[in-house]
Amino acid sequence: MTLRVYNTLTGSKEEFETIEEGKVKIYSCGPTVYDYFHIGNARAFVVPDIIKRYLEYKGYQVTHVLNFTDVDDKMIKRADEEGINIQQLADRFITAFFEDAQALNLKKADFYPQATEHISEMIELIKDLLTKDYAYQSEGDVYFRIEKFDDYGKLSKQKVEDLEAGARVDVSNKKENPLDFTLWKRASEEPRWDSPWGAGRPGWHLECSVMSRKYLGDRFDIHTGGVDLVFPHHENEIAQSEACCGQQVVNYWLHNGYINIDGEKMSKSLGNFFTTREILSKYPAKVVRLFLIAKHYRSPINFSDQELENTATGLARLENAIEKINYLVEQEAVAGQLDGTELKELATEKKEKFMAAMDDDFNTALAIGALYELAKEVNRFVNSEDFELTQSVKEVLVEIEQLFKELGEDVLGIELTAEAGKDEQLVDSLVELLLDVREEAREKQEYQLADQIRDRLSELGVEVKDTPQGSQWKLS
RNA sequence: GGUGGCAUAGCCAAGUGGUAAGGCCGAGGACUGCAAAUCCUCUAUCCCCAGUUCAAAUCUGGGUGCCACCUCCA
Repeated sequence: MTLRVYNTLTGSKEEFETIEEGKVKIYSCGPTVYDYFHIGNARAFVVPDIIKRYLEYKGYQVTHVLNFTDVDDKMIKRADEEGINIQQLADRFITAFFEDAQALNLKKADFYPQATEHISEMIELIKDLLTKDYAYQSEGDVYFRIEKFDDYGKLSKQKVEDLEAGARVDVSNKKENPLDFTLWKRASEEPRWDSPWGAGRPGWHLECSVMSRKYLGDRFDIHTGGVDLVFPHHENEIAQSEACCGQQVVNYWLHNGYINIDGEKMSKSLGNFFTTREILSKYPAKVVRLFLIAKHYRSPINFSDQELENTATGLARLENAIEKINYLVEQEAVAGQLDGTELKELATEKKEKFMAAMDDDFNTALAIGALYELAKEVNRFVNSEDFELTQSVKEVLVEIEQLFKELGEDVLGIELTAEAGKDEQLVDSLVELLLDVREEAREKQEYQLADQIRDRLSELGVEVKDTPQGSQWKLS
């Protein structure tokens, strides 16, 4: 199966081909580190994480860059309010970013460049653009001359004339064209850096052009970000990079949809947002993650507690099936005739469905459906009348356990298997002991005692389930 | 005004030509000493109108409604 991805640049799904065989280079627009990131931002980090995981699963060697914007108006304003400098502000929220990212089970990127560490490279790029006449100076500022760049608007599918018509009135007459955007902005106060055009700050769009080139090269495969970045951010990034390099820089532009609240975009400016850490304090991280990938990445997701609750219930169903497998796999096989071939074929079928779904523009919603179907087949099989844990069946269950691990945990990043810690060994033994006693009571039909044991274990957070294969338990 | 997108059961959500995956909730049943878990069954003429086709949720045209971008925003 070949992977197909929807490319914003062409407006269609295309077969995915790498620039360099077996390698994929990805650049993701990261956060402006002036605050904790909200659940909508989280989606923009989880989406490339899934893409990266799936590509790695398919055998590609992935290089991933995620940047931190640490200088812009929001940073300066916030730092002023806090009475600290932007460096301190950035440090604080970059630390917070990594805490939340780890909770969300985001794999580490290979590089986390910061804008302020690349000022000199940005200045070099501006010089180059000036030399090539794609930029001009105006009263200490430097602007990009969009009219000079013929392809301007190709990403957002907008005509320059239409954009001009819709452009907000620009009071300053510094620009030749209201759509020209800032490459260098004169600044009399800190933060500011020296440049051939006087002290100032870089324009926002510049950092991504500079840092993607520095860490990924003149051309790379995938660029991700939220749809709101299509225009102007990515449009301008293309203009800068391509004006400078004279060739197409990014092959595939992938944009994720928003998280909405009551049908409206979640955003800091509207004030209708929840920070990721707020959400993580209320729901297990894997539930949050599953919620974020339960819908196709380009569609909007409406955020609600109800949906998070539903997701949690659904996840428990998947986990129950896997716990059952984990339990069975640890039991001794019995002699018998039951053959696992049929179950194995079903598992293979579901895996193929999963892969086909992911190959179709990372259709996680459909892929998750395949996982649920597999769980159902397993439940059906192990709960059937003639079920017996023969060696053949056990082998297939081990394979299915592995499959859930690969697809659910490695690709989707959702922890599905209960992992026993070292200090839980004693707990294990003690609970097993009590369950042995309870089993004896049950055999003697002393149900009152049996129930008492179960109830009191329940009070202690140990849930007991009686199944035809024996009593199972887990910590609730 | 320009541009892009969306409209599928009570809710969430897949599905680009051959009479609708999956999840949540609900009803009934099976299993069970009781629970829990699980399984089975039931619940959709796919926003409206017209057209193309042997055949349309899926293509075309026209409506209606909603969202987003054009200003910082994932």
